[in-house]
Amino acid sequence: MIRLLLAEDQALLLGALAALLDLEPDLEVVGRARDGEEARALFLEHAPDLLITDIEMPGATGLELAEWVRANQPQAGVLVLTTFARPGYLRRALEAGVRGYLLKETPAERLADAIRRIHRGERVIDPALALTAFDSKDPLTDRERQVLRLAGENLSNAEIGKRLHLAEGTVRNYLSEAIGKLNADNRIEAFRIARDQGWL
Amino acid sequence: MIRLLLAEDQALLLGALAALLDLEPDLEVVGRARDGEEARALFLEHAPDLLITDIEMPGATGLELAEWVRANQPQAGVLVLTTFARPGYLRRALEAGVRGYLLKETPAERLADAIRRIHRGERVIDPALALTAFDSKDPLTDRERQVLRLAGENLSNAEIGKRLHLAEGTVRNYLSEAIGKLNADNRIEAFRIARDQGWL
DNA sequence: CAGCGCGCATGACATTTGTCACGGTCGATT
DNA sequence: AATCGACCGTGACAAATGTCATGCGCGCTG
Repeated sequence: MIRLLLAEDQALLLGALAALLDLEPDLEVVGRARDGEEARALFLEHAPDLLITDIEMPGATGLELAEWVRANQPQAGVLVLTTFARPGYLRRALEAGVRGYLLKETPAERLADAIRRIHRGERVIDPALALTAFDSKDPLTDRERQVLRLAGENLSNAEIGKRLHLAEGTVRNYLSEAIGKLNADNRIEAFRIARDQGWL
Repeated sequence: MIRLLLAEDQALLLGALAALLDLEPDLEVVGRARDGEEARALFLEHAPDLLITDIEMPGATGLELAEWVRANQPQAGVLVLTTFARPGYLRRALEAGVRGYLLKETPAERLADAIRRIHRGERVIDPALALTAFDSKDPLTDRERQVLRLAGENLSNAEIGKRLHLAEGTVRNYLSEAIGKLNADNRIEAFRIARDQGWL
């Protein structure tokens, strides 16, 4: 019997997945978490064989959870299940030692199979993503990242400068460099590119 | 026996929902569609009692499907199931005569119950949304909407003007009006507000 | 039918954003 | 110690974006 803990903030999917997996005779869902905090608590309580987690959740992200599991309970496995095909996410996940990384695009039928393969010691990476993991590296400096994040929240140069204690011209400069490095046309596009790569 | 057709583009959720609902003795999933086109075809083939559909899908949106069902098979019901609490969506859905509107935040346990209530003739609207449906009306004119949509795709004023055969100054003007009406600080924020209201 | 409100369209002007050339510091290399 | 490269910080200038006053046409209403 493989004992599973599910972490997913969309309640409907969480419940439906639990129902789906509980149908399998060799799988047992021992806990359901709606956010990162709850996942940690339930993990300690139930010591499952495998944590199946979304990435973007309140409390702690799936990636943070994966790092935490690796540090605290390295014998347990982690399977990441996410909507986003962001190369940076996959890279971080692999560095955190996850055993599986699947997109929510995956047909439900394959999930139970992936779980069993992971339990046998295999690694399961979504084939669409396996290739893209290491093809591009984050070219941004810390300042550029900071400024870009704030620009993504719709702040003006003046506001960003105030928050970071920089002159407005300096902010413009970082933004301009980021725009150039990312081949974007403006701050918003640059922000989207960086976010979609998982660089923020 | 209540016969259901599911339409949802995220394969994992589609499969998991089907599993969940098929567990119920009085419910039967007679078809699963991954996009709007497929949903129409399967609807005609199986003539289900109820269509359960996502809104944002390729092919045709759930709202378009709802309008189509109302025009072609008015005896069947439609239950909309979506991530987004956008008032404009709910309004359009109600105008299209849907019998149910739930968020994916809803606990899975309530879904079967909602289906049965709809089958009995009741309407089921997510309580969090029921209030907000009619509180704000779209203040945008057609031109403002068009310009805002293109601005949301990161086009410059000059590019937008070219596409719509307008002078650049005119484009700037519509954008400025939209920004004012929506209390935004710039085009991007205005775009987000309008989109989140379901006005685009 | 005169007047009013509304949407459409434009250009002049103000503000914000983006580019570029330039200096400074610090750690690694020669 | 001198040189190099990277990142940090700035202001002058150019380009894109946002605001405003204005004019036109159309439908509605007193």
